[in-house]
Amino acid sequence: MAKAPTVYDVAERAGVSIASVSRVLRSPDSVKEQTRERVLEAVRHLGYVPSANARGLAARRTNVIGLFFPGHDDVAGSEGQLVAASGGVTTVRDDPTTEPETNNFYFDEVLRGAEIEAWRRGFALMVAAGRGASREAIVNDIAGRVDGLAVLARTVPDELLTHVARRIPVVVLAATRGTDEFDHVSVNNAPGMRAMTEHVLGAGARRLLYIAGPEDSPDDAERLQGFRAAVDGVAGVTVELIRGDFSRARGREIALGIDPLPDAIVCSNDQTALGVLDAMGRRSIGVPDDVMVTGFDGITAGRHSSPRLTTVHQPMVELGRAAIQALTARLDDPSMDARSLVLPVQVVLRESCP
Amino acid sequence: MAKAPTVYDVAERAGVSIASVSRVLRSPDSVKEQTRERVLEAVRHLGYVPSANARGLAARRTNVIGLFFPGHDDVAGSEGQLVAASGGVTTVRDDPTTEPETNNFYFDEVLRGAEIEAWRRGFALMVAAGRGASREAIVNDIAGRVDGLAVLARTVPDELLTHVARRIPVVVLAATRGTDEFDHVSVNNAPGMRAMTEHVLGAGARRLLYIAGPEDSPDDAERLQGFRAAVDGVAGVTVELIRGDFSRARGREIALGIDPLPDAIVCSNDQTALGVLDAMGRRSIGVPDDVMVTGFDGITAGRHSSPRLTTVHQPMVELGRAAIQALTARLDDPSMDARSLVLPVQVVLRESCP
DNA sequence: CCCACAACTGTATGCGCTTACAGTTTGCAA
DNA sequence: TTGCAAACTGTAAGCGCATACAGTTGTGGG
Repeated sequence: MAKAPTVYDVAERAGVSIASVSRVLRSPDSVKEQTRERVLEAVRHLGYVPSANARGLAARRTNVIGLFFPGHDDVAGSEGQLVAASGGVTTVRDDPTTEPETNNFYFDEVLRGAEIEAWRRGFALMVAAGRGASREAIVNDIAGRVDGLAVLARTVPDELLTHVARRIPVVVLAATRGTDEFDHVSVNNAPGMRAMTEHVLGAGARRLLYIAGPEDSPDDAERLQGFRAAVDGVAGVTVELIRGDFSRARGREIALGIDPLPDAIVCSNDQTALGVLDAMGRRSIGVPDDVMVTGFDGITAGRHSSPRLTTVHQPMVELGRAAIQALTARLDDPSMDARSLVLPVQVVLRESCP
Repeated sequence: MAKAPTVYDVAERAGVSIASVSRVLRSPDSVKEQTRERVLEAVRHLGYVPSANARGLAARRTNVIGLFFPGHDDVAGSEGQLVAASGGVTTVRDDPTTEPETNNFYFDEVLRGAEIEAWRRGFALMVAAGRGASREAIVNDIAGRVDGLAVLARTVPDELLTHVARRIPVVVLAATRGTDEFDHVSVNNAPGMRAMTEHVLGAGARRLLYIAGPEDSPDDAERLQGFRAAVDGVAGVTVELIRGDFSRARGREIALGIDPLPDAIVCSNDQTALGVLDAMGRRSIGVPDDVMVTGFDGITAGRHSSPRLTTVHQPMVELGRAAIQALTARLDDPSMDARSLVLPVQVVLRESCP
């Protein structure tokens, strides 16, 4: 890495001007074959890789899209420096009760979708996760690096977004549009939960427990609304609501303490529902015979639990893709009206509430 | 987004030179308080976000690190354009046998680790996944955008890496060092599998089935080597080897056809082992009583299977972090000798092979 | 009140590329 | 041959910022 070669080096070796080098790389057909060959030879010989910075500066676009989501704030143990010492094998017996939980499946999938769509459209993808206080700096930083930014709802104050949006288009994920000026992409939370709940009622459940997520989640709020719409006014239905935090551990904890048992436990996400299943297993309570359980999200783990989890599947990969599409659409036509795209969901019936 | 403001705009509004604007942003202390305030006011007022391209060009570094890994090549259904129509809820009954599998947990974790460490060290993270043929173009593209590149083993031809490495440092993940000049970060595959296998033997198993991964996986090769080291020369042990592909589906398929049953099935990754557990469940064969099952990776799903999966846990998040650390170390001192870091693994005993 | 020096600010240059425009070559009809 | 359009190539001007260096202002000592 003595000194990265530049267009000038390539041009010199190929005996052409830097404009020709640039042309060979950008629009090969506009250059005579013979010249092109000489340039490409020089590129290979010198190990030339064009600087995206210079390119971006000259072309006034980076061809990068940013994705910002709430982060694993500061992960335990992430402080340390890794020792350089190599190898080692230890053995532990894993007690089911010790459980460092990571439940970012949701973001992983969104990210996957975004990654796919971004590259398909010729954009690179930059990811950033929100660390509490430094969030503002990070968002600003990333905003300077990209042509467009997709942000997960509620992770960034509107004021910051507005600031950033003066420079690049911003699309907000997983929140329906309020009064802001951004494009939005979300899923059909309320109708999905409503349909799920109606299925539960249809299966004969009358005494329902609803385990909600954190109060500041707009997704959760919409799901709760859908749940209420389903139960409201239905004769003979009683409802209890407990607030969880979307985690498996909390779901389990709540379910371990439930007494008497309701007919059905409707959870506002899958992780919570899986925790409930764990608890029922431990309490030797039959699902769905003694109590039905449902989730929301459609994470892979729900297909492999026992019993398998009935849930509302939301298209997470599609969500990521849609975000990129919304962004590129706006880049193509900045004057477009702000749009709000709501993706369909699917009630998936499995054994936990057949 | 009429026209993004630049340093010049900010300087003009604040009544200072562009150098002062730059200073306020880069080293605030070198500017008189009063001036600083004026500049910051202008920044806020104009919605100024500095261009990372210009900054990178001038400073000769991007402060971005790239992560390249094998991709979900072309995902089914990813061709379509999303309809702009909103909403919708459908219901399906999910048959356990239909199963679109996504098993990138591994990469998700590595990515998480890399993301954390990169931002901690003041770098942004750019991710790219390998699409078959366009791989070369993608790697070249991303190489022009970053200060350093982490690449998952075997996903990129050495020749390409060498080309790229002339411009920026490259670290290869999950493969021990061969004769190349790159830094490497990997995990202790062979000793880990050896220890796992010895545990299996210690539990009394004598007829073993080993389900390997794809032939081109260096990780898999090392694990197999560890397995062989453990069984070699142990009296009375018989071994059969079947090659899988690291997928859950393939693991299940293989396990459904096994007859007669061995004492233990040692799998070279968790997904495969989970597939084996699925199959045993369906065949009503008791695990670990009738057959023991072990995996390798330590993915979350293994903690929630039934029975819970005994496995060798590899520190995937740490792997990602270590990659970034290796990269930044080399950026700090490019003349350093190529290093190879091997991370420790942990045999985790759970019910599938206690 | 002057001067040396510190603290601060401005000027000017270049980072590596794209691209409008001007200049040169080529092919071919006249 | 000559002339001219088409095809190609070169020249030069930025893109928005960082920073070396020069210039300006402010401070305290003499």
